[in-house]
Amino acid sequence: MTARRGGGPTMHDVGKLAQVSAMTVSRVLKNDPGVSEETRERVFAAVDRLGYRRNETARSLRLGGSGMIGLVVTNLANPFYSRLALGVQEVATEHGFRMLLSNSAEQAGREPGIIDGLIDHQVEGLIVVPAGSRQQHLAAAMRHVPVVLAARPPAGLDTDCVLVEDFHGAFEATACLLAEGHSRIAFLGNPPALYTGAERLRGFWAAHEEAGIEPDNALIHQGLVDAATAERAADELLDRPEGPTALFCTNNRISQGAIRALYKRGTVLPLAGFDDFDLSDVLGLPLTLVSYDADEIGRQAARLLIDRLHHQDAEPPASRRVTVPTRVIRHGARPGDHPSSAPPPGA
Amino acid sequence: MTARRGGGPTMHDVGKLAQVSAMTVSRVLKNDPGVSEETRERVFAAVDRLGYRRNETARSLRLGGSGMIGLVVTNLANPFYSRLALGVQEVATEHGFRMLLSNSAEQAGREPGIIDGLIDHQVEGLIVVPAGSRQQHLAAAMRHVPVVLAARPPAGLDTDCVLVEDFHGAFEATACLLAEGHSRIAFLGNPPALYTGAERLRGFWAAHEEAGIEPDNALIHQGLVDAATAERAADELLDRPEGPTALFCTNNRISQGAIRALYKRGTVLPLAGFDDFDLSDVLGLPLTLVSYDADEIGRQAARLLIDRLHHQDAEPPASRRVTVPTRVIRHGARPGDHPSSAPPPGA
DNA sequence: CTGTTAGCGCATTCAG
DNA sequence: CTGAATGCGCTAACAG
Repeated sequence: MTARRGGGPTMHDVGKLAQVSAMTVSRVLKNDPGVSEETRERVFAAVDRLGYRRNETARSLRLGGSGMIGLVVTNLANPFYSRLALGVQEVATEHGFRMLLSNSAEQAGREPGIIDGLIDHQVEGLIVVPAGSRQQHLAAAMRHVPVVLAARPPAGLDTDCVLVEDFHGAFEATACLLAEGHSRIAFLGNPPALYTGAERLRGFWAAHEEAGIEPDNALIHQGLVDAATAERAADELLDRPEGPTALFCTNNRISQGAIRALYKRGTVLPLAGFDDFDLSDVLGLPLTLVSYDADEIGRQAARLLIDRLHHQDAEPPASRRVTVPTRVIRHGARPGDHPSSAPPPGA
Repeated sequence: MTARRGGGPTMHDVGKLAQVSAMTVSRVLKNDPGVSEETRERVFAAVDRLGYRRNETARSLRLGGSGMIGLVVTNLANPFYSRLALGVQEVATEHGFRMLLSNSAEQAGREPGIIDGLIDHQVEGLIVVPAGSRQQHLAAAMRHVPVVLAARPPAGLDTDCVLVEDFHGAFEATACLLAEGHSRIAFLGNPPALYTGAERLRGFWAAHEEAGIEPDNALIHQGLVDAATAERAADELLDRPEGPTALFCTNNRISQGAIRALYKRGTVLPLAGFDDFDLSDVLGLPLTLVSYDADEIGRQAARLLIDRLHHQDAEPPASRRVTVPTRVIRHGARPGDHPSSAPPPGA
């Protein structure tokens, strides 16, 4: 019963049934005004009867544009990237584009192949969260279609990107802890080869300088890639005699690993970190989280890309850099042992 | 510098440069053995020099298969669905298919249009998590391509599906609470029009019958759609003088809403629910969670679909129903006020 | 081992 | 208002 490869009805079939040429069918489906109401109805009737659907593949070939944009993220299971994807899809849909999504699974080596595949499928543009720090394959991709980077800036590439206020967010959150009198704050960070890692460390450091406090290098632990490695790093730091009095984590997974380490040993320590996450408000921990709208990163990236797609004939404008703002969210510690009844303080 | 619509080099261009016909280029790129090593190298050189990429759109048109399958989920921001999507992509990639992903945003009304669009783009098959209970549009889609349902069963449709052990999981988790002596367990459920909602209530109810306990209808609250509505429902239940002594929640978002309600009033109540979630182990609440591998749902669905794609010529086999197993995870309450040092009990 | 012919389904261009 | 011819980029099928 199901149609087979190359088996569905074509415009010719519809035309035959409606007693017109394929050309007229094409016009009707395109809402071309130059068709009589009468034939128009006959065509629609035939379309319905056959369950005809226009072949967008053939249409793309003829028109020279697929109507698709590609999105490459590093980890769709991370809510950050799934929100970003939703933002991209929202704007893409508004502008009549479909989104072709691929996940690089944080393996930088897979990214070039993924991108080549998307280009082969005639995406008209790409939004990429680069998995690694080498970007020559992106330069190659730009020979075919416009590329917009998300969450990480171009390195040796001239193209648009959408970033979070990494430095500023890290600065602010760290400053909160420092203002409360903490001077031994541990830094749990992702690999510094990643832009976000480096930039957030810079903010952490700058906040210390501004407060006239020298960060202790022994408390800085970079290169963490997931909650498990973060948990081990936090374990190690917390076991020291001269341990930290507060923690700073550069992303949601690292925060979660650190929280698990704290929970295991029954320690309550103020924790600051990038990315808000589900249930952060009910952990009963003093949290200072740098929050931002991940959907908005996707929306902005899609807007930059589609804008370029609409002005492809013109001289390409200078590359743009858009920044999505952060704001600090604070959650209080659980008031008592079993909290009595008061909601946690803080905004 | 970037290539424009219909602007990239074609096989003819490559052929001209390599001094062969387009046909030979096609053969080289397809790894056809019948080409001399010499010309093969010339062709590859020309490909490199031009940055040539084969046009998969044209190829699809000619070959009659796009190499794409469509996935429609209801809410990509829910980790359940993003994991499912990763599972689909994993298997799809193994078999040389790409995944075209769309999000229906839980709006059943958008689903038909989304599916039509995917069919227009020549997906060879569809995996759908139906947003609503009406499925005629899926019957229409099946006229074009095979359709596999995920997480929800077909209603009046003859097709494959992959389900979770909804009944069994709900039964087991409820039985745990009952075995601990709870007889007033509140049920916080999604709309019963959804299969999962109905089935999980059935499991909840059956566990009560098995234990010889009559569930209190006043404690059953269905129709919850997100964490916020669940929180309000839990608020209402917990404020009653004759409130529940434990809660059962039918999915992760409802659990999170209920947990927030508990936290607000400083109440510690055993909570059972479907779906494990991040940090469930560090909340210090007695949790009984029905966990399962969401990726596996996606993998199985993709396998069923691709299996059908590979046997399209043959008589279509009877529709299959695959079930993904659940297991119950238990987390203990936080030992003391500030936990001293013992990790929480439970597996 | 390589080239020529023809056509996948559609839409632009030009005739009527 | 409608139709016929032509070609988008690619590849089976058939020459040579």
